[in-house]
Amino acid sequence: MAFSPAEEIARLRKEIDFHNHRYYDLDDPVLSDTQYDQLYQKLKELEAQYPQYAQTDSPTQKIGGRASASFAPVRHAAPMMSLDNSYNEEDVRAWHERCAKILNDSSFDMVLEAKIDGVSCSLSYTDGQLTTAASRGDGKTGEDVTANVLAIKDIPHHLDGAPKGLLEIRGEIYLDKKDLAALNAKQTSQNQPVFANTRNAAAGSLRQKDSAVTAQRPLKFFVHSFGFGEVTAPSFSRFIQNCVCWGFTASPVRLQTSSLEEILKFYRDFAEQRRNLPFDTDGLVIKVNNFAQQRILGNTAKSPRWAIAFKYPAEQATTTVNHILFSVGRSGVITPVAQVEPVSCAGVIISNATLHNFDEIRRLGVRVGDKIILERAGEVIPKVIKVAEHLGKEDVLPPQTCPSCGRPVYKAEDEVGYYCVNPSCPAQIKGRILHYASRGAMDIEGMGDAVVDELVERGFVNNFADLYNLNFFHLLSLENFKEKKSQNLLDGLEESKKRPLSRLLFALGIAFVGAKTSEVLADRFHTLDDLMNASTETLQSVPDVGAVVSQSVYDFFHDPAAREQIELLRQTGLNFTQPEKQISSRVLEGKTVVFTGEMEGMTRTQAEQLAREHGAKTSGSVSAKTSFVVAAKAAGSKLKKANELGVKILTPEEFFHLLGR
DNA sequence: CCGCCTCGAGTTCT
DNA sequence: CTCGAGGCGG
Repeated sequence: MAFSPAEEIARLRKEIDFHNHRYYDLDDPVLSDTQYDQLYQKLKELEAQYPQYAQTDSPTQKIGGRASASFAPVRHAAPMMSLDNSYNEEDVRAWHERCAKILNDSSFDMVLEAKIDGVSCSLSYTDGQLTTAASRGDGKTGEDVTANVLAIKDIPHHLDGAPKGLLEIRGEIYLDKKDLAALNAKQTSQNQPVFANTRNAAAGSLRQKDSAVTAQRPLKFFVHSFGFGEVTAPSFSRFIQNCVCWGFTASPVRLQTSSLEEILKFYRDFAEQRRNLPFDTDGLVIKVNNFAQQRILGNTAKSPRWAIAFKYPAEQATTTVNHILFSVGRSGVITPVAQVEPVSCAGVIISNATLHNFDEIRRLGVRVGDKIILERAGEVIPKVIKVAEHLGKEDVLPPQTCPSCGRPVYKAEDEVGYYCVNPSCPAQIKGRILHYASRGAMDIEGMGDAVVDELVERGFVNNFADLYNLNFFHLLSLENFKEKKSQNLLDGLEESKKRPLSRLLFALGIAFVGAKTSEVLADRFHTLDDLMNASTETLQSVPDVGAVVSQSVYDFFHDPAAREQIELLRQTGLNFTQPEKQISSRVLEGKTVVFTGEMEGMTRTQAEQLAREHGAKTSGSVSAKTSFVVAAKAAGSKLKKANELGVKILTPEEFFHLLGR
C-alpha cells in the first residue's frame, strides 16, 4: 500500500526522533551512521519536495543534528568490536564448551572483569605519546574526542617504556554513582536537564564542545583491551599488569580462574554486591586469558569468540510517555496508566506502566511527552521512578467523567482515588465478569479479556447470570469464533457450575472478601443460603472476620439486586454448597506452611491444598509464626526473609517425605 | 492503643 | 510484588 507524502514524512520524523533518542540519550544506537544518514536524507528530500508539510519541530530543523560537526571522524586502526551478550548460565556454559572444543582444552585460563556502564574509548599512543582519542562510533569510525580525553586525570599522556610505533589502548570512560548525583544536583540548580544515568552522563560529558567543562566532570577510565600495536605480553592478565605500570587503572573487579563453576558462582554473588559498588555495572565480561588461545578462537564478523559479556537484565529503562489513559477497575476505581514507547526492561518489553493515582502523577510531575525512567527491579510490575526530562507542556488532570460510561466521576474528600459510581458502567461490568471467570474464581476456560470485552460490548452479558444464558448462536457471532471455540466455551461454562461454594463466593467480588476469606466462610457455613441468612454477629464469630468484613458480607446479601442475581444463578443449576474438607492425615496439624518458587509438576495452589489436606495452615507471607518454608527452584524474597527470621526451610522432596510420599 | 500478621486489590507480560 | 488496611493479641 502506498503512503501519502504527509504520512511518509510523519513516519520518518517519528523514526528519526526515536534514533536520536537511542543515540543521544541512551548512547545505544540501533542504526549505523550511514543507515541513519539515509533516513535523514530521505526526510530532507521529501520536505523539500512538499514544503507545505515542513514543520519547525521536524528533526531536520533542530540544531545539532546527529552527525556532530565539531568532532572529526577517526578511523580505528583495528575495528572496535562489540561483545556477544548472554543473560543466563546456559549461554555461558555453551560459550565455554565451544571454546574448549576449538582449543581442545577444557581447563583454559579465563579472566573476569566488571562490565562498567560507560562509553568505550580508543586511545592511540605513538611512540608512547597520546596522539588521538576516539569514541567507538559504529566500530570502524569514531569521533575524535582527544581534547576532552586529555582532561581526564585517569588517562596518562605518556607511557614510559612503551613499544615504538602505534599502540591502541582501549577502555571504558565512566562516572561514579555519587558523582552523577552531584552533577545532577548542579544541573538542576542551573536549570539544566538532569542525566538519566551514569552512562548518559559520561557520554554527554565526553561530547562537550568545551573541554574545560569535561575537565570539571570527575570522569574515570579503566583499560579493558587493546586494538592495534605490538604487545609483548603473553596473556591478557600480563598485558593489564603492564598497563598498570604505565599508570592506567584496571577493572576494579577482577578474577582469574580456569573454573567455569567459580565464574558462575561469582556472577550469582555479584548480582547483589554490585549494588554497593561506587559505579554502575550491568554485568561481567569473561575473556580467554592466553593470547595464543585468543588467536586460535579468532573473531566472528561482529565480535571476538574469545570473550563474552555476561549481563544482568537491565532493571531500569528510559522511554517516552506517549499517552496517559484512565482505566476503570471492577470496583470503579479510576487508575491513570502511562502508555510509553515500548522499551526493553529486565528481559521484557514494557509498553504500559501504572501511575497508581493522581497524587503519584503530581509527585512525579509526569506529563505526556516527558522522558521517564522505568524500573522493574525484583518486581514484576513496571513502575515510573522519575521524570528524566520534562518535554511535555500540559499537566495531567483527573478526568471529569468516566472514560468508559461518561458519567461524572466521584471523589471522596479524604481519599486519593477517583471513582466511577455507575454500577452499569461497561468497564466495571467487564472487570466483574473477568474476575468471575478468572482462574482463582470460577475458572471458566475460553473466557479471556477479548471475549469478555466483546460479550459486554455486544450487550450479550451484563451480569453473572447472563453468562449461563449464552447459546451457540451468540458465540458463533463473536470474532474468530467457529463451532470448536463456541463449544469449548459452552463446556467451560457448564464445568464452572460445579465449583465449590468457596470459589463462587470469591467470584462474586464482595468487598474485603478474597480467596482466603471465601474459603473460611464456605467451610463454616457449608451452603450459600446459610451464609446469606447469617447475622453480622454470627459472621463475626468466624475467625479473621471482624466488623468491617461481616458488615460487607451482610450488606452484599441484603441488596435486592444481588439477591436476584443469586436466584437466577440457582435456576441455572449452580452448585451452592461446599464439600467437606478432605483430611488425608494430621501430620501437619498446627503447622503454618509457606510455599515459594516453582515446584515441578505441581502448581503452588495445588501444593497448598495438599498441605491443608494434611492439617496445615498455609500462608502467602513468611513471618516468625511460619513453621517452615518449602522452597523450590527460582525461590525469591520469601526465602530471603525465611533466612533472616531463621525459619526452617525444606526442599520439595523433604516436604513430600514428611507426608510419607 | 500499638504492632504484628495476614489478606485484598491492583497491576504487567509471556 | 507491594501497598494499605482489617483482625487480633498484648
